[in-house]
Amino acid sequence: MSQIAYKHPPQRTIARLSVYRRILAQDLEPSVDFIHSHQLASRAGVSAAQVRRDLMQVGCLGNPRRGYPVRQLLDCLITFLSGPECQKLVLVGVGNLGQALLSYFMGGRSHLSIVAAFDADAGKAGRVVHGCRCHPLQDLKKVLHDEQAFLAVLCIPAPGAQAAADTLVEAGVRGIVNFAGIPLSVPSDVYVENVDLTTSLEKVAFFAREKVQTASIA
Amino acid sequence: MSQIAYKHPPQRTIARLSVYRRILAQDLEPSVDFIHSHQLASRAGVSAAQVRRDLMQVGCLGNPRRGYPVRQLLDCLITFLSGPECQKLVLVGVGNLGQALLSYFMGGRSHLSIVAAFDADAGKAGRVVHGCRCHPLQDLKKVLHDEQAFLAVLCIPAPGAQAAADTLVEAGVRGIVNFAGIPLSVPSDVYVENVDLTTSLEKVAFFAREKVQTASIA
DNA sequence: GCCTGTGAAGCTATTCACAGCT
DNA sequence: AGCTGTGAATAGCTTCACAGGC
Repeated sequence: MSQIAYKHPPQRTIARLSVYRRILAQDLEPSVDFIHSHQLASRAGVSAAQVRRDLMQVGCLGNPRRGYPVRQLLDCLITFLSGPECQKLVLVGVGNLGQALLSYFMGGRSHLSIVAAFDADAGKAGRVVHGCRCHPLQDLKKVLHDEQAFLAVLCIPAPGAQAAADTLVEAGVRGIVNFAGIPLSVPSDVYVENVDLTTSLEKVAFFAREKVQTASIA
Repeated sequence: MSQIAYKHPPQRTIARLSVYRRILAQDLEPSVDFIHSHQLASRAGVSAAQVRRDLMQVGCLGNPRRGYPVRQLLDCLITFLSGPECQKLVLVGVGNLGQALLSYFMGGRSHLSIVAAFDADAGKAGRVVHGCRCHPLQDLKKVLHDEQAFLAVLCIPAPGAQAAADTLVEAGVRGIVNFAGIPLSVPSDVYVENVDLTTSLEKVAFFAREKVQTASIA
């Protein structure tokens, strides 16, 4: 037990902070120096109270008259979310989805950058996809070590996912975005974020139907 | 206010039910007739109590000695999640991500099926991508009506997303999976499921760093 | 007057724990 | 003995509401 109980930030808060950051960085005219919680809220699609509560976590204070200083808030968010240095990622599985993710993430983003891709198919090794070099899976440990990358995006089909995750963990990876659609078993000090595309579709199918029903009840 | 307060199922529960369904349908040897909550739990990466609580929602009862009847449970889940009939979807935005999603979803899935794709780029109209016909955006309303499709997957870049959503809503869509990375403004009777790839990456970047820190504190 | 920061209340979701069944 | 179904307790997250500042 530590002296001062460390209160880690809610998952949802981190997700929203990521949205706020993008709004501040991209959607805002450069002439805007200050922004109010309700302005940020309406752009992010959440409540003003939620924005203020979330920003408490990052410790950047607003001014009751003018709101939050945009430039300073953005710096706080970047440091808070990604740390002072650029975080390096690797992508495992250069199939249809993997290639789409490469095209999606290879542009810009100074604080998060995909530095290498891997595929079990030896035919893909050596190719450069959307500006990212593709390596054979066997080189994973070596490349991760050389690049000092500790985060991975896993987008290979379910059957091979656990084995790939094991290799990643063994190579020192601390966090995985898992697109495989099955849960991964990893040590408790490795963070896994599951993105399940099938589930997203099924949720929409369910709640869209449900809305129609509840609308007719109410 | 309705006579009996309708208690709608938790979002998280629906997401997990979708996972249970896939486990039952795909990962299970056909010889297995009954399954216990703790078995399903370990395959899905959740607790046994969670599984039992979730299954209360669908109303399929288990037997204390043998567990849940697999075949019957699967039928309950399918009916509960997607309804008795196949749900049709359309996909808007046949870019890198859109094509990857088409290849991901065009195989099988009897209860959810993508019946058409749309793109603003007229050059893509008429092409067949991963077995799915691509139409110009202007035909959206017509095709949706002809196909009787009420669900959409939106994967076009942020700038055009809201306009596309408006068109979808006008064409009678009841649910949208939104990959655009910005919140959509839609009527309250339309359900939107946001899938934010950038946020997923940033969450991993954050919590992976945090785990390292908390590990050294504890 | 309108804003921020935040305790307190309210709501949602998960885990505990145990009665009842086989 | 070991499982299910479920009330009760707990944990996690969001909204309310208001004191304090500009």
